Amino acid sequence: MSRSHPTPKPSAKRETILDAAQTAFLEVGYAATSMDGVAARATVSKATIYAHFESKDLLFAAVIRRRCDRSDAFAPLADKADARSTLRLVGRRLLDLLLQPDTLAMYRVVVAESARQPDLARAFYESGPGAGKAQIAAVIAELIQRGELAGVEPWQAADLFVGMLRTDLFMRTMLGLPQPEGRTIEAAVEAAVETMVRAFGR
Amino acid sequence: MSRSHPTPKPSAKRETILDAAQTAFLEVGYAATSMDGVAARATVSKATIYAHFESKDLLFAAVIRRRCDRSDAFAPLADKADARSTLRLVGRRLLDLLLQPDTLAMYRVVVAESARQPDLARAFYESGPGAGKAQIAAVIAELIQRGELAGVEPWQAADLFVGMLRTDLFMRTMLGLPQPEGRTIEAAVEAAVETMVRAFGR
DNA sequence: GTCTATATTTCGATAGAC
DNA sequence: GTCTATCGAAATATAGAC
Repeated sequence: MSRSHPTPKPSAKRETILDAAQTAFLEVGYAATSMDGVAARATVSKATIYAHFESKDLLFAAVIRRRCDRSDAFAPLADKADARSTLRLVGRRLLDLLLQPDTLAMYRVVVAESARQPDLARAFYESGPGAGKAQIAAVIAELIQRGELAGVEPWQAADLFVGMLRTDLFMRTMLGLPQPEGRTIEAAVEAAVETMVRAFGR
Repeated sequence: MSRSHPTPKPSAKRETILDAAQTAFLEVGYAATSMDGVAARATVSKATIYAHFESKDLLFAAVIRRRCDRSDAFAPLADKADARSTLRLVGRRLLDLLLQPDTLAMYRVVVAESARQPDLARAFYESGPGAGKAQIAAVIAELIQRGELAGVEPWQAADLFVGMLRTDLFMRTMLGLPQPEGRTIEAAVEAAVETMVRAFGR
């Protein structure tokens, strides 16, 4: 994503620390992660961590920023398919990504710290939900241009489509609740796609 | 909602403590809230808090549970309206509720602690998103019965509708990001309703 | 840069008087 | 039940040797 933050030279040890910190932060959250714990995980002394990162806050920020910068774009679409199969593919990819344990952990921890670190919340939004929405809007814009969809503005349609994907299944999974039988990813994608096609298909 | 937990007798002091704790937990989160801080806010000594609540964890749980139990149901609908205006009303109510500062704070703090306190996550889901979805499903079921909507199962439709309401606007507000111009609550509700009617209207 | 050892603070929880 | 005073643990951050 954006290269707006000065990237410190990546040394081997620095990356080791960041890896250990990421594991800890995503697993147990910001507050429950101790610098001692990170040091132990990285097999490094605590003083070494402070040689690389000014404070726990900034270590946390570095972890989140690194992950945001890395977040891969969707692979380009094998184009020229109809609306239904295109949306099915895109929706499936997005929901798969959203439900990955790491993605959920990231969501939880950023949400938790968003009030304390507003800059991080913005970076997360832009590289995560924001970027995803932009890409889906682009796909939908093309579908509209090809006459496969009509009657909506691309960004609006993307918003609605993403919303229909991030439903109960997402909420329950994020909260760590058991999944009701039969509410599979496939079914959720299918319902969202079908609704889009019924509402805006030609 | 469910009366499954034994409710301790509400004394005046107990409520004072719970109020102070709620303010603190919702404002700065679980970890950043200190028992000293709660005591000061409640103008009570820390020992008094521990006379009423065994630990910080249980105090937190009591705060969340009390709020869950209180969460009001939607008022019954002034019935016999068509699908569009019914959904508009329900959608507006839900989105207003979702975007209230207290609701968002509750969401943030429960999400943050869900891994550490799974029981709370379940209680929150059931009295919040779960209950809301059930009520909206009931409304939709009636619309289907009256022939205003067709082609979906009520629970599925409720899931899709709620999803379309909880979109970018919700995400950005929850993360504390500034709102882009013109993306109002009304516009969000309108888009979701219009999509429902186009997809499933008679 | 990296380590060991430690300073300092903060916080959850309790003892004991009333 | 409520208070004052305090304990003990844990955690952030640093000093100083190598």
